[in-house]
Parts: sequence; C-alpha cells; structure tokens
Amino acid sequence: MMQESGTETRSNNSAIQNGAGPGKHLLECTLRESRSNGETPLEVGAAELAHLQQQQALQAARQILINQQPLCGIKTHKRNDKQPSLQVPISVAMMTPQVITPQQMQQILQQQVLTPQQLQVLLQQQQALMLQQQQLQEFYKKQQEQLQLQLLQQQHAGKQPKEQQQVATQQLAFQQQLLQMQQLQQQHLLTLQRQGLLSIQPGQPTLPLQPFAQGMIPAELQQLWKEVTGSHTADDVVCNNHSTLDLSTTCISSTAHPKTSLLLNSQASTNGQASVLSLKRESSSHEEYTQNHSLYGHGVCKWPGCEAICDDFPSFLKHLNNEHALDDRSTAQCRVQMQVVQQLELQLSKDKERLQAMMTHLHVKSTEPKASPQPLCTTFGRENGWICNSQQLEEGFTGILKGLNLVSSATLSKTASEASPQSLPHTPTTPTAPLTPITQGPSVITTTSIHNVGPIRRRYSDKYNVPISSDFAQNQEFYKNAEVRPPFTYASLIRQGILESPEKQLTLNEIYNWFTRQFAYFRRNAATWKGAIRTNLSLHKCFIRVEEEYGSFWTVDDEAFKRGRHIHRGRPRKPCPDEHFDELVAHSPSLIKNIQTSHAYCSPLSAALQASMAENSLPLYTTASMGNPALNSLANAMREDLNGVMEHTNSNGSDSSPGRSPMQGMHQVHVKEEPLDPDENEGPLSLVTTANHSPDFDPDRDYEDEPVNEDME
DNA sequence: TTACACCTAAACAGCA
DNA sequence: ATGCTGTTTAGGTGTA
Repeated sequence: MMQESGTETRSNNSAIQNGAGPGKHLLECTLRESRSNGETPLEVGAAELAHLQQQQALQAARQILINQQPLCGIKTHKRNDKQPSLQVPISVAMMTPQVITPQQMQQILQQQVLTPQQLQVLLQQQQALMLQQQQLQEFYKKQQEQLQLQLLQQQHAGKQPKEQQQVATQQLAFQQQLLQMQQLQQQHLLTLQRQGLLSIQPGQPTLPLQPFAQGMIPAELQQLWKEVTGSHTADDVVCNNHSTLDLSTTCISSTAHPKTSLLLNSQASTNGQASVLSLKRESSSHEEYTQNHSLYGHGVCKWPGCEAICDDFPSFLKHLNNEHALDDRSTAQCRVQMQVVQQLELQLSKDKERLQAMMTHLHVKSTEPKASPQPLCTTFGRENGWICNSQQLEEGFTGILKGLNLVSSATLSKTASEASPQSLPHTPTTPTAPLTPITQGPSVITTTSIHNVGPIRRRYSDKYNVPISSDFAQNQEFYKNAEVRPPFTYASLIRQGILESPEKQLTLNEIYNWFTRQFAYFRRNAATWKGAIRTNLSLHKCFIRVEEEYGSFWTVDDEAFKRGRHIHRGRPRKPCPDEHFDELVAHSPSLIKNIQTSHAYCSPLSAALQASMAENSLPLYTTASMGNPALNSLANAMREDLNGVMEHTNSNGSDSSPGRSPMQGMHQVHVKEEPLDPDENEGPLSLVTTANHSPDFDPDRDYEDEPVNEDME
C-alpha cells in the first residue's frame, strides 16, 4: 500500500513538474525545494506525508513560537542546510510499524499475544492513522476546490487547458489514492469492530494522536503563526515572492526534509492563495471547514480553557478574534499547547518504538518454533514493559490470549520483572502508562502474591487466590467490547459476578446476564459457556445454592473459594447403592448435594452459633454473611466447627436432635459435600435444611463413609 | 510421569 | 413437548 502510495506521489510530483499554467505556481515552491536540494522525486506514502506534514508544521510552529527566528533567517537556513532534519527519517521509520495491515492485525489478534491494553494501543494508533489520512483527504478536497477555482480563472485568462487538466488529473489521482488508503483503513477498523476489538467511545479520550492530528492543520497553523507572530509583517512579502503563498513553505520547510515538503507546501500554497483563511472561510467549503476547525466544535469554542458557546461559525470567528486575539495570554496558552503536543509527540515516538519492537518480536517469535528456551523477556526487558514467556513459543501463538492473557497488570509485570526477571512469570503489560494508569489497587498482584502466582498459566488459577477484581476493573471496558476471552476461570468470574451484585447473590439467569453484559466474548456460543457455568456452580464447592419460595439463587462462600478446591472428578458422586440411600435420593434427589442433617445440633457451640444466626435472621452464606466479613468468618467458623462435629458425630453416632430447628424460616441452604479428601479431615459439610427434610433420612447414619460409589477405590 | 485444576461436551433428571 | 436448571461424568489440555 505504501509503495503504491509512493508511486502515485512520485508520478504526481512528476506531473506537477511538467505542469504549467494555473496550477504551476501552486507547486512552484515545492519544485524549487526539490530542485534546489537535488532531491529525487518523492518516495514517501501519503500516510507518511501526512505525518511528516504534522511534524513539519509542529516544528515550524515551535520554532516560530519558541525561537522567534526571523522568517528570512529560517528560510536561508533551510536552503543552506543540506543535512536533513533528524525528525524526518525518524518519522518515516516510525510510520512503518504504525501502518499495520489488516492481515497483520488479524494475526496479532488471533494469536492473542497482546494484553488488552496493548491491543488498545494498537487500535488507537490505527485509529489515529486513519484520522490522519482523513485529514489529509480533507486537505486535498480543499486543494482541489482551490485548484478548480484557479482553473476557471486561468481559463478565462486564456491559458492552455490541457496542462491545467493534467495537473488537475494528477491532483485527483492523488486524492483517489488517499481515499483508497482511507477506505482500506476503515475496512480494517470495521473488521476490528466486527470482531468486537475496537470500541472507541465517542468523546472518550482514547486517541493519543488525535489532538496532535487535529491541531496540525496547516491552515490553522498559519493562523496560529499569524496570531502569534503577527503575520502581517513585511517579512512575509520580503521573503516570499508569492505573497502569503509561501508562508507555510517558508516556515515548515525550515527544518523538514525537503523531500517530504511537497505535500505540505502544495497544500499550504493552496490555502495561501488568497489571504489564507479568509478565502476558505468564504468558500463553498465553508461548512466543511467549520466542521474541521479544531478550535470549534459542537457550537463550542475549543480554545483551551475557553468552552465559550458560539451558535454558529461566524460568531465563533468573532469570538476567536475578540477573546483569543494575539496577546500575552493567548501566546502563553499557545506555548502550553505546543508543549502538550511536544509531549504527545514524544509519547508517540516511544509508543511507536515499542510497537515496532512488539511487531518485530511477534514476527520473529511466530516464525520461530519452540527453539529458544531462554527467557524471552530479555528481548525487551523491563523498560519496554513487554515481557513474554517461553510458553508462548511452545504454543506457537495459537489460542486467544492464551499465553498473554494471564496477567495483564502492569504492576504485576513490573513487580515481577523487578523481583525476579528470570524465574517469575513473564507477563505482558501495558506499554504506555498514560493509557492505562498503573494502579496499586488492593487486588493488584503484589510482590507478596507474586510468589504465589507461580509459572504462567492459561488463566488466573483459582488456587492461587489471585484476585481478579483489579485486572477485571482495569480492563472492564475492554472485555465488554472486545471479543477476547477473559483470563479468569469460570469460577472466578461467577464469583465476581455474584459479589458485584448488590445482594451478593444471583440467580442462574442473572449470572448469565452478567457474563453477557461484562464480556463480549460470552455473547457467543451461549450453550457452551452457560453449560460451563452450570457445571462450575455445581462442581465448585464455593458456590452455594439457596432456595427460596420463588426460586433459587447462588451465593459465594469466599473462604471456600479461597481454599480453591473443586469437587473434582474422581470424587464419588454416583448414588449410593445402598437402598436406604437410594430411597433417600428418590425422595429428594438433590440431597446428594443437600444432605439434610441435624448433626449440627449435636454441638452446643454449633447450636449456639446457629441460634445466634437465626436470631439475627442471617442465613448461612447469604447476603448478610457475604457482605459482612465478620459474619462471613463466623459462618465459616461455624461451618468448620460443624465439620469437626460431623466427624465426631460420624464416628460415634451420637446425639442428634432431629426436629429441632433453630434455622427454621431461614433460607434453605444447599451445601455441597466436601470431597473425600484423605489429606484433610474435612468431612462432608452438612448444614441444616428444614424444608427439604426427608423422613427417611437417618441423621445418625454415617453417610460419609457410605460407599456411595462402587467404583470408588 | 503423575496428580491436579480447569474446560468442554454430553447425558440425564426435575420442574414449570 | 419444550426449555431451563442443576447434577454428574468423561475426556481433554495445561501446569506443577
């Protein structure tokens, strides 16, 4: 694409050189530039030109504002300066990684080798590029209008129409090229959007380049220049045979590579044809221009710190001239804005470098089989904030963010790399802090938890008790819009959803809704993930189903979650061959999970605890206990106590008091059995249910030791 | 290699 | 009959 662009530009330039007549003087300055420097025709793409244009404009404005160099001096300096400005080669080099083809982006996304933040950066840069090109297109629209206007005038003057047409045709060709580029970019962005990977909220400051791009319209720059320096000086005329025509040329070319000055020069020339802005404002493109005026939008003056309401563009102009005339304040504000732009430019350069490194890295890695076992973090190191692990090599960059989606906290990666760059999990991170502020929230994995994280895994493993809330909160918007699988287990997500709810409890359907609301990924393949949710709810002992008259909802036993133990397979689940048990199950099929027992009352302590909870109408593991750490721990303490009692009771078959139920009127709490774990003395957790009482249930019976599964060995 | 954690799919049952 | 909810099992992958 860029090559084609370059070709077009070259041919365009060539045509311009051959051109004569009305369009000739428009581009004369450019030709002079090229000839005087002995440069070959342009070989840069339109996007590069756009970028360079901005660079040049910025540089020119900066020089004017900061150095306050005389215009002639600048020009002389430029002419004598054979050494290209450093900015241009850098910019050209920087543009290369910025222009990511849709295929490349697609590849990156499919390989999921970037964190959400990094993806956002990429997307933002792409978006910014598109904006630049759009702006470029706008320039050329205007230029074409001007050109046509001149053609008409020159036709009246009796010039040769053939040459005029040639110039116009070249202009149109160039414009079409730009349009083509823009369409490609838009197509690309559409693809991203379709994949749910791009969601730029209106008004959301997600485009780091936007202010930069917006602020660098040369026409405005000229206006700025005029306002700041007082353009109606004799210098303009003295140094420029084209009256105001070469205003931009003079300034902008002062530091820019002459090779790349064509676009800007020609455009500036166009804009400078007749009193620069005044003609434009009165032209047919007036409305279009007002829409693009960076200082005016939505009826509001966008001068920094102003926000004055201007009903229409003329009133805005009036306001601009009155309130933001050339004075110390405006000049100072302008300087500040320059500084802002400078900072953004710096940031942009850094990000581009980073992107370049990322792209290079990914390309190398993706073509490189699982060869190098050495830590790959050395490729970029801490400074780049882009760390990956060797597992990604092994996975061959397949799967959705499999390797990289594990930990996306910048804090984590920094901390990890600082703590032990070699042994700790290598995690990707946000390359640009300003885009994703590093938070030191309580849920962010810290050095203390780092050591518990262990080697990188596909997802945050529940067993490491990694809190997801921080990462989730940081990337919430991303997950909402990008169809990227969150790097958390279902259990973690379900827990998060439940804990986020005001009542700390959700019905199954509400859990579904939470998933679809929070994650674009879970708006597809509902059958799969819904089934997984149900399985997790059933399987994970931290989820407790609470039945009420109108249905059932799910709560979380956070302590159980932190213990992180699944009721994994292998655990006996099949119905007990024992006929009593079968009968019991037949009467209440859910009793496998909801063993009703009065064992709890055998312990005075348990009874007291339960009575206490009953008095406070605090059901186990429901809202109150969930939301209250003290009650939660109380409930868990009681639970542990019950477990201990159960063991004791099971062993001696002691005194139960069926029928007494201090928990009556409370929610029926279904508590899963603890898995038979030889390592721990946690017997089956049996909590009180009253509504589901089965007359056939023998509270004294030792169901725990019941060979509920003949396969159990 | 093994055990474990987790995911996915599927079968099945109860219920509205 | 259908869909939802919930349970259970089996097989697979990845990690320690």
